[in-house]
Amino acid sequence: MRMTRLAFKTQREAPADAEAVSHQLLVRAGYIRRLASGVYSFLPLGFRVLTKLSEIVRAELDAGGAQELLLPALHPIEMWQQTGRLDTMSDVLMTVEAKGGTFVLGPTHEEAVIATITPDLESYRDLPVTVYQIQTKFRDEARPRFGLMRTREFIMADAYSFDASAVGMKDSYTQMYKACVNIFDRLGLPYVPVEADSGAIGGDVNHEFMVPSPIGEDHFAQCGGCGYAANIEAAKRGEARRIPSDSPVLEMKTHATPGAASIKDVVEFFRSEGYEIDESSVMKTLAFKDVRDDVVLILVPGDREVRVPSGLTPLSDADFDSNSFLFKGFMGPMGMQDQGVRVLADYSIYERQSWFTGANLEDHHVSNAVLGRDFTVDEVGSFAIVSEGDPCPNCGNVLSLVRSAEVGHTFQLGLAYSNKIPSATFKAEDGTDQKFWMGCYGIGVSRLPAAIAEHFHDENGLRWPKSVAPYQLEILTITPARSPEVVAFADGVYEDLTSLGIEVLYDDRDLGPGVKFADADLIGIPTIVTIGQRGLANGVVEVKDRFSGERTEVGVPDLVSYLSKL
RNA sequence: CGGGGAGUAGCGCAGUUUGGUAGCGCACCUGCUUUGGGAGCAGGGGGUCGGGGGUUCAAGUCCCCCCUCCCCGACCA
Repeated sequence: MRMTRLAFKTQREAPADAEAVSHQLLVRAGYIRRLASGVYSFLPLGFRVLTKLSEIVRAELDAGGAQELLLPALHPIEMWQQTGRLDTMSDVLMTVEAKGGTFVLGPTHEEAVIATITPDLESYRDLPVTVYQIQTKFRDEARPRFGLMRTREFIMADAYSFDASAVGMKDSYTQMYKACVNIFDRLGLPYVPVEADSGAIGGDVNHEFMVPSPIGEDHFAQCGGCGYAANIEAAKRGEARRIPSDSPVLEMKTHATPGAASIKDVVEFFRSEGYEIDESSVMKTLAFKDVRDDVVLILVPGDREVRVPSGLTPLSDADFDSNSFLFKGFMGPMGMQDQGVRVLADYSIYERQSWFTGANLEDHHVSNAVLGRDFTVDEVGSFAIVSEGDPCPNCGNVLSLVRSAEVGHTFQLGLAYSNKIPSATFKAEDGTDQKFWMGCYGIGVSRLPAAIAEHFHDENGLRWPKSVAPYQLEILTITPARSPEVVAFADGVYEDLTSLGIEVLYDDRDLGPGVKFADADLIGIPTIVTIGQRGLANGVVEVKDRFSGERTEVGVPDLVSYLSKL
């Protein structure tokens, strides 16, 4: 492509709304342009990157045995009512009123793919099948961020597997998991598969593919010892070292703490009374109910957050009213088993001998509550969100937290969707109707350019890996307007390389050399070939590797064969 | 949804305090010069100053309402 014909323009300054480096560079280099908050156009250069990414995804999913299809973005709203996700995902759903009724703009395609493909899956003989689509999806994000990282309209590759059994589902999962590994390997991005929480998609076993990144919106915990890695929402910690209890412990004492309903208030109150106390010395007691509506208390130190186990929901105000022994803001574990309440404590309960906590009496707290003496717990486990430095649940080494961007997510859905869609059945070998065992596998295609740009850029601009670069090679001419021989030679090289099937971007613009060098660095094509009078006079051309910055002088006669072998 | 900030040419910004012909840099157009790391001179084009209402002889500037965008948080296939 001759740059004089390319619809693009670089900008010296990034728009003020671009915060992330990747966002700034992608806009400045002419890859993307914002149309609305969280809505981006891909300009010709950007679209070529997107196409490269799609092709890699397509090739690896095909190799993994999946078949591509295309699903609508418009989903009849009834489908979403049937699975209950009209409610559970209402925060992000966008709808369209049309003549035929109301449609959901698909944020993900489980409903649509089941309706589309299961009529062809009538028998166990038809299984297993994995299908996928690469297309635009819509999520009405509360806060679009970081350019392409989180947008309201985005492109995803989603594969869906259908199996006759749990064992089959696991096989399909393994296949697609490998396909994801292959895809991210080809991108050259450092990624970490982590154990994850399944969120609104549902299902059981699942993994996220994380790329450590300063503009990531997730964190995962990683163990340097055994390789354990899990999303912070799912990560567990190991048991803490117990503090030896050789110092004298005072008796538990009740204090009037009027109005001190928060950890902060409690700390402030006891400090003003002369006690040595900080947030970590207060036992935070939070109340939940389980699926049978029984009350469950979870204890964590005041400076930590509870990681709510699945199946538990926080108590509403009405729940507090109907459980008169619970005083919101003044709860503690003492005597709770007598009320039929299960008490769960995080391992960090072993980190201190005695605690400040609620007295189970309006406007009162206690000091010196001691586990085993003043209260007991039903279970000690990992109930707090992990922090930097917590012990690994597998090997006890130290966990560290890594900021990261989620670029892929694979789920074993099991029967989660089949159960909600009665018509989604096949005939089993014994003639009975059976439900599909499903899996789903997503890759955030339009998010990848941001992740890649963020990881590979340098101070001069973008640096694309060869696998996704919009062009493999850029030819740049110096002072073309005054040197016909430069133009003639460069034209020839451009023609030769193009006819060899190499994707070449040819900067034939009549601009100062400084501008052209700067643009080449900004655009980030992997190999930059500089053709100028000075070099030609010596019979050489300069070839620069954008990644290493290394420049090589190549003799004119060898140039095309040299370049075609890069 | 809570807190903070911002909307003036394609991009970056000044002008708003104290109302009086809408400016600068980049980009764009014309000409000349220049040319191996973001050139110079001269000339030129481009604006619903986010929108609506109000005050005033006069509003980018003052008042009221609304919209949009960005950052932190909440939320998050």
